[in-house]
Amino acid sequence: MSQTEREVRVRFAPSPTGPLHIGGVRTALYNYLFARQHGGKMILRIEDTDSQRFVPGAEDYINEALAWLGIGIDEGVREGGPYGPYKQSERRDIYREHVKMLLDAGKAYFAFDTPEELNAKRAEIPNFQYDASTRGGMRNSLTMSAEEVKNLIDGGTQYVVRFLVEPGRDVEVDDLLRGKVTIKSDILDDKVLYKSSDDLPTYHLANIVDDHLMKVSHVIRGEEWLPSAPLHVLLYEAFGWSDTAPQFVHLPLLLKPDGKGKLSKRDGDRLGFPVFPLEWHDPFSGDTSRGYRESGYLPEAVVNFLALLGWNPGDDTEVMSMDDLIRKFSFEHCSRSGAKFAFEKGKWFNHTYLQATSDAELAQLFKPVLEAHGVNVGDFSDDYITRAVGMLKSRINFVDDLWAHAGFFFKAPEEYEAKSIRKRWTPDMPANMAALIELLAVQPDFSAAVLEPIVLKWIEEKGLHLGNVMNAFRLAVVGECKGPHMFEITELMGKDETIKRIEAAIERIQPVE
RNA sequence: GGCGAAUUAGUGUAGAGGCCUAGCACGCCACCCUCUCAAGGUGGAGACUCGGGUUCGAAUCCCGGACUCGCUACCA
Repeated sequence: MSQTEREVRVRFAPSPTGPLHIGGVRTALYNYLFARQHGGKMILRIEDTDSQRFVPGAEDYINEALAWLGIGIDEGVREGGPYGPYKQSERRDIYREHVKMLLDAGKAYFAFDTPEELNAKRAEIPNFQYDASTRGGMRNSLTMSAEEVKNLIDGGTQYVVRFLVEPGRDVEVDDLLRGKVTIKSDILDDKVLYKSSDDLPTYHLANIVDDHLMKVSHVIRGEEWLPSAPLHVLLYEAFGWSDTAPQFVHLPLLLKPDGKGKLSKRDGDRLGFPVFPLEWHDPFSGDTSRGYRESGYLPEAVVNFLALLGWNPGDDTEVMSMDDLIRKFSFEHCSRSGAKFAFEKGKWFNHTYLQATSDAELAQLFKPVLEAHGVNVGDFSDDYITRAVGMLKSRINFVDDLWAHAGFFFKAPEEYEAKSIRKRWTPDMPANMAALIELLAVQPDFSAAVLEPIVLKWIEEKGLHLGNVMNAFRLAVVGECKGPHMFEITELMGKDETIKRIEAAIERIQPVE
C-alpha cells in the first residue's frame, strides 16, 4: 500500500513525567495540522512505561494544555476510539504477547545482567555496548542453557528481554524531511524491549507495537528520536510489518534563545518567559512554573508563534489562524535545523492578536488584573473599563500590561514620577494648576472635542508654555508623563475626578527650584 | 570517544544553478506624527561558516574542515 493513499493517522505520545514542554506542544501542533489537513485522525497516547518517573497530574495537564490551545484529539484515553486502550500501562497483555512473538522467532532473548553488572562493564570497558560483540560474554539466554534460563525465570529472578540486532547490515530510515538516512547495524545495541521488574515494555517496543496496532500512518516526532529510528525500522521488520510501517518525520528541536543546547525550563526562569503552556505545580518539590496561559498569552498567538518556529508557509505571511495553518501546513516548508526559541517574537504575536481582540473582550480579561491590584471592579462600569482598555491596548503585549498603562484610570496616582516633577513642576505650576481647576470647574461639557480648544486657548491667553502646562496637567492626573491624548483621558475620567487629582497634586508635589 | 543530523543578518526565516545589488518579520537605530509615552508611517545598520571542486555561472550541486545540536540507560 502506498503511503499517499493510506488514511492519515498520527499520534502525539507524551510521557506523563511532568508538564508538557513547549517543544512537545509544537510537535503536537504539527501532528494536528497534518492530520486535519488530510482529514485524518489525531491520536493522543499516554506513554507511561516508565513507572519510576510517573508524575501525578501530568496526564490531566497534557489534556488541559492541548484543549486550551485548540489542538483537538480524535482518539485517546478520554476520547476513546477503536484501537484502545490509549494508555500504555493498560496494554500490558498486548506487549507481553508481542514480546513472546519476538522471543519465539529468535529475534529477542532474555538477559539477566543486573544494572550493577552492566555499570561495572561500562566502567571497565570504554564504549561498552551490549551487542553482537559482547553478548556472548554476558548472562543471557544465548549463553545459558534452556534449563538454566527456565530455572532463573521460574525462581523469580528479574530479567529483561533484549532485541537481537544482527550486525553487518545497513539500515535505512526514510525520513520525510531528511531523505534516506543510512546507518550500520553494528553501532546499534541490543536494546531492552521489556523489563520484568515492572512488567512493562520500554519505549521502543511499546511504540512500534502501538503504532502498528493503531494503524499510525506518520510518526511525527522530535529529532532526538532520529538515532533510534533504525532500531525501530528493524523492529518493524522483525514483526513482519515493514509493508505498513509508518512514514517517519523527525522535527528539528527548539533551542535556547541565547546560548547553546536545547530549550529548558531554566532558560525560561532566567530570561523571563514560560516554557510550559499552562502553569504547573510540581507535586514533589512544590515549585510553580509559569505557563503561557497564566502569563497572559492568547492560545491563538501561541499556536501561530509556535507554528512558525520551524515551518513557514512559503511566502511572507506570518499572522495565521489555526484554519490558515491547517490549510497551508506542509513538511516541504519545514526547517531541518534547530530553532532558537525567539520568545521576543512570541510577545509580538501576542501583541498582534491582542489588537484583534475587541475592547469589550479585553475589558473582561482585564478585570481580574484590576482586582489583583486592589481595584473594586464594581466601582466602574463595563463601558468605562472598555473605553480605558481601547485607549491603551495598542501599547500592550499582554493583558497584564494594561495595568501599567491604564491603571491610572482606576486608581489615582499615589506618587509622582521624580524626573517629570523636576522637568515640569516648576515653582509657578501650583498656581497655574489652581487656575486650571477654576477653568475646568465651570465647564459643562468635558468631551475632548469641546474641552481641548477651551484649555488650549486659555493656555495661550495666559501666555503659558503649552508643553509645560500640559505635562504638569498630565503628571497630576496620571502620575507620570505618558499615556494617551490628555483630553481623551479627561473625557473618560470626568470632571470631578480630574479636578480631585489636580488638587491632590498641588497638595502633594513639592516644586523643585 | 562513536554515530547521526544540521549550518542565510542578533533572532525566526525566504531562497531548490543565472530573476540575489540576497527578500520578509521580530529586535535595534533615526526621522515623521505629537502636550507626553506608546502605537503607526518612512528610512537605516545588519547575513549566505570556511576550504576545495563541478559549471560559462553556486547561497543553491559534490567533497573536506570547523562549529552547533541530538543520541550513545532496565528515560522517553
